[in-house]
Amino acid sequence: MEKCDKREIIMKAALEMVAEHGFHGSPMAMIAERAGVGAGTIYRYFENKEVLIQELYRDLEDRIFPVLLEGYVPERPIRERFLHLGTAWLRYVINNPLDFLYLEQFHNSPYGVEFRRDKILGKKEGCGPFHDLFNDGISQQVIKGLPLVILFSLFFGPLVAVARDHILSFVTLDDALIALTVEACWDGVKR
Amino acid sequence: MEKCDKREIIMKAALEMVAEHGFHGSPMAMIAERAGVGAGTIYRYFENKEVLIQELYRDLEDRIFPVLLEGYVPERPIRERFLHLGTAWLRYVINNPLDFLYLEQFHNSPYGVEFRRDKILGKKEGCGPFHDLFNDGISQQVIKGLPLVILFSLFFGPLVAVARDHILSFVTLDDALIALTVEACWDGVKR
DNA sequence: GTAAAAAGAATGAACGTTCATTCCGTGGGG
DNA sequence: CCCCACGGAATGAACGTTCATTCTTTTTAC
Repeated sequence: MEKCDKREIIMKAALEMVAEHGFHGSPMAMIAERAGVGAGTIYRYFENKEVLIQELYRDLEDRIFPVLLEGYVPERPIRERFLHLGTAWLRYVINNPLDFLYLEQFHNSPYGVEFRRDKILGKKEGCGPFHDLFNDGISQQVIKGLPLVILFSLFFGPLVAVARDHILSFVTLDDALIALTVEACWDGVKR
Repeated sequence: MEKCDKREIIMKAALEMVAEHGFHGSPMAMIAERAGVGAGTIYRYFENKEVLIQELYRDLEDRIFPVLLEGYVPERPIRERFLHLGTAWLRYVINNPLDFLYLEQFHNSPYGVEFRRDKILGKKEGCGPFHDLFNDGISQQVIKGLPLVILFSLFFGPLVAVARDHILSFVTLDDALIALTVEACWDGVKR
């Protein structure tokens, strides 16, 4: 039978549960119930809960990166590339709120911190386009000469925050507001 | 015997545990052990774990606000006030990393979300000075004419992010870097 | 082609562990 | 002698995980 089918159903159920209730509010029994499978079935596809959580994250990254790079032209000016990536990211998470909420849960967990530590210190190069973009900007002197990590925070800190506010209905972001917000982020990093 | 003394010891232990291991990594038994009291003793001072968590948060807010307002002059120019509050906030959380980590845990929990919803929609006016500052800035046309919530995110989103990076040792913020970062945040909100 | 047999998938009750909370015996101050 | 703050064992609920069993599909034998 379709092994992949059931595996994906479980992943979708887990994503929804975790996004809405957090890791600790998502018992395996409930994930199984939502997926319409037996509790034990999950363990045919995932070694344990931690593996399920990590695979879900990897899956999410693989889905998001291509979307961000759609229409991205590395030859264009720095500013334009920033606006493109910022806008694309904001659009994606607004249209896929469960993905965003899951990413937030992951990043604010011990797994997420360790993951980032590996990326930053181990030079895992996971965020390829961003890394290049910031470095280009620094060497061309069009963005501030600050450590990469800080530039990252200056640009994505606000984006994450407004995305959360939108998804929690504290504000409603339309196309105009998205554009203004991303431009404001650019103002923060540009020299 | 000193009731208040023991109460504070318990709160300190809980703060440390939660900051380091999160709510779900901080069983009451361990908090008790760290505080050097019996598990049951905690319940003489706090009705249950949730109450302990919430009181800890309130306590933290009461400690932070006065520090931010130290030397704050509402009559000074908008820009100067922004830099003052941003710098004071960043300094505080860097010098009190456990407080920061606790706040993060709280904000990323269901309690925290509900709390913010009350504040924003119910006009609880919790963040007095910030509220006034942003409104002054808008009416004086020195900051961007965006919704308050977005301005908040533009200014504090990066600050939270760099504070986390500093505390996790992904970057080391000295006085110079703090000043540059806060100014960059200002660049994001200023018109 | 069909029936029997083997293999593979799926199940959910049961297990051991961990947690928040309660309960009760103890000991020191009034 | 009494009171009550205290400690920590006891309690029961909830969790992740396991496993004996059932159901489904595939293979084999004739």
